[in-house]
Amino acid sequence: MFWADKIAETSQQPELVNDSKTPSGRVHVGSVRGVIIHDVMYRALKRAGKPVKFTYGVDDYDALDTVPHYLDKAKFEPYLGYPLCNVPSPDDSASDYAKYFMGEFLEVFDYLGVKAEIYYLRDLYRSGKLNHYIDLFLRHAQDIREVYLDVSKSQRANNWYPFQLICPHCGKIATTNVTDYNGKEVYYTCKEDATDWVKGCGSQGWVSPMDGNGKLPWKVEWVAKWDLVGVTMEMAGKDHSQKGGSRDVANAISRKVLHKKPPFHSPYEFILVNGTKMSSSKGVGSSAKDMAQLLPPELLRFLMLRTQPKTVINFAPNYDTIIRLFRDYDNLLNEYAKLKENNENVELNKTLLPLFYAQLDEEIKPYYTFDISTLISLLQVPHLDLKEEIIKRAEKELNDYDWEKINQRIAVAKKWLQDYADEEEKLVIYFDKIPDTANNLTIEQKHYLSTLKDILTTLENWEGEELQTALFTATKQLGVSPNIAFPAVYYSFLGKEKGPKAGYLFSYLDKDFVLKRLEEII
RNA sequence: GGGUCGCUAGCUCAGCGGUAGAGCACUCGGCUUUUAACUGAUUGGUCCUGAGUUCGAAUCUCAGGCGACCCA
Repeated sequence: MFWADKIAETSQQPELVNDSKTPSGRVHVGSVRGVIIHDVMYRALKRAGKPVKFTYGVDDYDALDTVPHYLDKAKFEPYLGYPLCNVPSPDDSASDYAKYFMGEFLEVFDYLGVKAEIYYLRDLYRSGKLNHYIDLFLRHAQDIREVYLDVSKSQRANNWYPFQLICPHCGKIATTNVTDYNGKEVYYTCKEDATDWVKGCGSQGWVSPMDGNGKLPWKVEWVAKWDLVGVTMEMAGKDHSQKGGSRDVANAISRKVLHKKPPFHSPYEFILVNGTKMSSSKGVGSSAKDMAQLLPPELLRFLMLRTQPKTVINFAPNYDTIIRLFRDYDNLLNEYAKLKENNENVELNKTLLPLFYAQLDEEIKPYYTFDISTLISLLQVPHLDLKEEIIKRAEKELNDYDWEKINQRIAVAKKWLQDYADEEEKLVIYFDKIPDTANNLTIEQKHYLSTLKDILTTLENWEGEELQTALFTATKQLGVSPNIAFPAVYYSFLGKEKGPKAGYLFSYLDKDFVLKRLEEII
């Protein structure tokens, strides 16, 4: 059974699936994994006929703790330590920093067909909805200190209170310390040496913690959020799921202070690029937006789904990985199409379920899966009529939907070639110099090229079919195996062992150039 | 130093208590021009190691190894 359906099967109550994200900068594709995992749980529960809701919280009361390298350091450095929703937006497309980056991410939600109910922590705080919890947790500060000590072995001072006030003087939330609570107000100090990345202003005094004046530390906030929103299921990345980690702490607080069972939880793994974790703060790797611009939505969903949550996904947008992703998808889609021919209601088995959940809606609509690697090849052949070539290669009549999907793939192939392909992965015709690889040709191969040149010189029409015939005529004349002859051609013009149909390749090139190159090599 | 997860065919992964699987790659064959296309078939595994539980372990337990990541 598919993992999400297994979870859905055990559900005994109306469920509320929740996930959240701190919009501290450009969101990397790894975060999409969490989104899709929660979305699929939601859909699995719905499919199983169980009552379920899906919410997504934006933790925009968290502090800006670093300026991402792609932003103007001078402009944003003064805002270090501010709640993200109080930091200005990088441009005027959004009202603030948090909305700007979350907006980018929400576009990806939309693109991927994720329909979660979005809420912002700033609204929960400012509207007073969390006041009750703020009071409760401040009054139970001792319990929370104990949990920190028991669960995560971290010692808090006796006058430490679980609250981060927005400093009424300097506006920073990362620098304040709360050391007392009288039931209405907290006593805060905005400490100069609070962190090593930003300094507080030194002010202190009694201030109300309510109505958005500050926030709960996020492990505590998590608990408040669960209870307020009514969360029953929330997964977390492996980083938060360690023993003694933030999730453990939050679970313990929920039990100890609220006397409530924490939501269902299971950790999920990261997405690694070339073996390293992508970090949104460092800005390495590919952002969710970049990936959404490269891959069609169902393929991006499929990338997250064909691997189980607890297995690391190694994804780098290189040739092999992209090709494999499409190929795996195509195999499943074609398997489904075959089954559907015999039976309109295909039973979705475990292999087909990742395909099902990869769709944006509840229907799998088969189409002609034109091979992406062929498209990448064809796009690199100069002067080629792509459409005509596709029609020639497709073994069936292509309908509008097929073409829609093929065009989508052409866009992927173009984008990939332009933005991601290494030089080695591209077809490069060596116009100006002879490829180094041509130096290693054997006598037999040179002999072949020589014969080929003679034949080509006398050729009347410089045209694909005829050139292809000429290439083979030469092999036959000499009794050379095509396995030896063709690489000689490719090495001489492309610097590679393989290439597009040699006859057609020649037909796109100038006759004199081809003859001259052959002459040079012999 | 502590912890979490993973380790199954060359590669990417599925199987998670009952005789080892898929896709791709490889090899061979077909499409009588076989060259980034298509297609058929065959190969291919001490399931990281060791011990334990069990009638039976890739699957459960423990220890070790390696890798990724997290916390100090």
